[in-house]
Amino acid sequence: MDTTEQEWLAAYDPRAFTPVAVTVDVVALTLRHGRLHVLLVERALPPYQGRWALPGGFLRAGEESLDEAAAREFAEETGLHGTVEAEAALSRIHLEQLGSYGIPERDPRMHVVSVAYLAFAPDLPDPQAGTDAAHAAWHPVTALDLRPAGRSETAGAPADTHGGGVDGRTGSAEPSEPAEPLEPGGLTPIELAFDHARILADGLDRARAKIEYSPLATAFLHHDFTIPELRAVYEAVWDEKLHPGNFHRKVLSVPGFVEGTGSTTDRGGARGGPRARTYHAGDACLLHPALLRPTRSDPRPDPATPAPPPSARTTIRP
Amino acid sequence: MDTTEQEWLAAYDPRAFTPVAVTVDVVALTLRHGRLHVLLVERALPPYQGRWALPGGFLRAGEESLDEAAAREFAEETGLHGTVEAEAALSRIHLEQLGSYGIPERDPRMHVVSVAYLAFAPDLPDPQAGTDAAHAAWHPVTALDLRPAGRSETAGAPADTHGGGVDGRTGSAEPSEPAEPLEPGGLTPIELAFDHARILADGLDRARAKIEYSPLATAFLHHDFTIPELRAVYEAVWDEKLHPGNFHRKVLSVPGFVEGTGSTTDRGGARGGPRARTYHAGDACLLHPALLRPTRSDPRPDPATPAPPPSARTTIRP
DNA sequence: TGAATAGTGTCTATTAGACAATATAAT
DNA sequence: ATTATATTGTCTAATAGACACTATTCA
Repeated sequence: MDTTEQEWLAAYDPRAFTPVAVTVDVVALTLRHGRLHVLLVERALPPYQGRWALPGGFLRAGEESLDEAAAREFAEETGLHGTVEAEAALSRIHLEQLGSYGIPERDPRMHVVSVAYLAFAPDLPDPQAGTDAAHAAWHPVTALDLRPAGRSETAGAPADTHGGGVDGRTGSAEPSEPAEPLEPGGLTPIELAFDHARILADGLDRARAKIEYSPLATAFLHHDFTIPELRAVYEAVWDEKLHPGNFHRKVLSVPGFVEGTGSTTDRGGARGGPRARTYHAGDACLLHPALLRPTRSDPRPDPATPAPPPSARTTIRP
Repeated sequence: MDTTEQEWLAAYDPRAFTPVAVTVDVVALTLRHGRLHVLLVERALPPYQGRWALPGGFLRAGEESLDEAAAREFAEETGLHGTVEAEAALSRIHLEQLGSYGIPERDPRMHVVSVAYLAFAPDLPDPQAGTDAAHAAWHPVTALDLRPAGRSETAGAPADTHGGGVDGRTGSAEPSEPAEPLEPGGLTPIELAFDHARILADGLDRARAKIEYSPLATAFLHHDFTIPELRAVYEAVWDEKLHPGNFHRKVLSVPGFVEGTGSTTDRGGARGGPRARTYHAGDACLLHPALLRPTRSDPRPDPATPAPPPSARTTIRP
């Protein structure tokens, strides 16, 4: 039948088909001054020229895997490659696959399937001017417009963060109408290129869920850290104030999460307080028991997303 | 910069590049006679001719999204398309994206990036002979060899089921050496084509984690079901015996998980016992609190996977 | 000195899980 | 009758979270 014939043809003359491009995009998150930031690049060429976008690029066919492409893009856009210190910094980055996005209209040029990755990085130096990373910069996620450009069945499913359909068929590649200010300060949020707002939103959801069950919050910190620093990571990613005492005891009670170094910080807190003991990441790869997010009994209504969809399931429906 | 130039070229003459193909593969799970089964197709053509593989096929560039391609492949291979009853059955299938696999060597023909999907289906009729699904069949997962063909940094990471790198760079596309029998009965496990053993293993891990936090176990059952039937789903997916009494009370205590219908089954259990009340899925899309797997304090050592990797993190390492 | 913070102790409501008991239906 | 099973009840250990307290350091 014709599916089989297509397979056969694809095997021996792939160029006979309508081509598909594969790109890799990276949602790279870090903490700066206690706030969550994401790495963005300013597009030098159309489409979406001048708009901010997730760092990414085309997969080098036949030469690299998806994981390798993502690591390469991250290193290029942060300028972290070449030097020994850069490699050392890179070695602490956590990089995992987030999901693939493949609606035909997501890139006006052609059908582009993008494999998105999620990176957790400690506070890195600003991308250097004069390098290929000159057009890259860290942005606070609160300054970005995370509303997807088009309505979609899977959009705005903040609850289903344990995996789920992310392809988003019904989304539109058209830029949304000018957004009203969302920031408390009244600043107009930055609109991202392509469907990158959606990808970023999915990445943030994944990050929020991930630090519940995995020790990856430590990937936002340097090798040695204090419990209050770790708490700051959780507070920034979850956007929740946590109880210092309970958090402290809870972290220490999870086997393999952190390991004491036996020493303390040189100074106390900026506004007073005793010196904190330092720790480094333990050998656990899963937290048991997990650090569950506080149950937000007050699901503060977001005027931008009128109502959360009743079901985030990706069930096939007519 | 040559990356930028490549982008420009790709925009206007994608065929100038080494091509990449995009396929969609589906890990379709169902419960038959209390055991977990997966849908496989026998390959009619090389490579891996005659071997069993996950159902899948090439993305129709410019015509469909990844989600749509996965739904199409699933419908084609189960023979569930066309008729009204088939569409009704399809409407109850849960389909979500699992991950993308893209090492250059995973298909001997060319660089093929495969986007894998995970499907939960109620007990479906056998694929019909005489249709395009004639070469498809449900197989018990216990009859399959799940050991990845090659060692890989992310392979055998059973713990990290909340997302993570799945691309598997260091894997090999070579078929592994003949497997020793793993089945209790001494049957030789079936080896799958390509890296499908790895994809299937990842799908099983995802399924096991997913039913903890989502009500998707109900997607394995028909519209109305009993609590013991739901328990059978959990026992099959987790491969764990669960305490009937505690399970029953726990399920009913999770708001929105199940909703009583007010009636009971027509007959009692096959081996006696009262009639069970029937329920249908509630409107919750996330289980709060979750149904956590029993903490297996006895991590029975698997001779095939010598030692679980100390860390399942996908951290970039030199 | 005063304010802020690190770290510990204590109490309570909730939950997971072990175990028991009862009622119902198949054989 | 006997056995298996659905469903409910009870008890205990573990946990989350609220709150309080002490000690330490910065300004």
